[in-house]
Amino acid sequence: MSPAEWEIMRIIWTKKGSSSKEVISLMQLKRNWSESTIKTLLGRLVEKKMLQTNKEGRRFFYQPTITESDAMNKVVSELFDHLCNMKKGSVILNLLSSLTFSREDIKKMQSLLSEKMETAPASITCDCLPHMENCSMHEKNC
Amino acid sequence: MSPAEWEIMRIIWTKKGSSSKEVISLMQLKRNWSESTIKTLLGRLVEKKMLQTNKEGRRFFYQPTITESDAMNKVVSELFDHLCNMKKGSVILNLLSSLTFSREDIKKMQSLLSEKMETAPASITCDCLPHMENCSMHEKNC
DNA sequence: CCCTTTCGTTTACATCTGTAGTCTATATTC
DNA sequence: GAATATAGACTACAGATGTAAACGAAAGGG
Repeated sequence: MSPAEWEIMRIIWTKKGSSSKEVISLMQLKRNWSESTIKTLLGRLVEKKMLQTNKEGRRFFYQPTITESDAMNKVVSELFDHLCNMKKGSVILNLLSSLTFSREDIKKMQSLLSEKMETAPASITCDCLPHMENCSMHEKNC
Repeated sequence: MSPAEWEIMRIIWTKKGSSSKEVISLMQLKRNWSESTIKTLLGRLVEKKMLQTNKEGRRFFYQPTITESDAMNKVVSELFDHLCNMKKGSVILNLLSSLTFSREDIKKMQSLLSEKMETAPASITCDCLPHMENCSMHEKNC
């Protein structure tokens, strides 16, 4: 899903399904996109099976085929999969410090962290280079 | 930076600069890319000013113009900027539970969280729809 | 000093993405 | 029923990306 498509999905997720008309008017409050553009994006999302349609007369009612949470977890995990292992901790630190969370979410994070602490290693190794059997380097870079 | 380019950068970051030869051989241990492909990617990274070159004779020694940590923080923050506010907490929960962190990182997260807890709100509102003044909906979806 | 290897540059091309105009068939209105 | 408004489909096109071959100039070998 491309960034523009993601914007469209957010509307449909939040409204739990919508007609193209609705998506168009909501989207146009936010972005200067033409009707056409939004229709194209809706069409592509259907092709990609991110949306399914229910025909009502000649119009479509668009519904997501995946929940917003699942989609968010997916993109975020995929991004993290390609980042240096050793530095993921500090990246999350950075995120934590720049965002605002509800007390409930913080509590959950805290208990998860105490749990993780019990089995946490002293350090994490970098996985940026392909692993080589006869590696002459040590520590971080192998 | 595209995903393929990111792969190249990881190598150069980790080795703190390299010749194209080195990038090519390391990369080929991991991906089935032709020499040409890797050269193209290096060229594009230079165009995009992600890499700078030092000429040594007629070859180049490629060096990053941004640190890996800075780049990671940037992409991750940009991704989060376009995700539903209300659900960022659970996304991070999901990340925390699927990754392994060093005890040191966990400690830092814990102290950051206790600090944040003091001013944390009871709930976070969704920002998926453009904000409308005369909003007839309430709670999560407005 | 020629030959070959090597490295960077140029060119190539399909697919995806952002952006949008046009067309067609169907609804809706008078 | 004819005129008009619509919704979705089709077409378009430039720029980014993945992928790679071909080319040219310089370096190293003999």
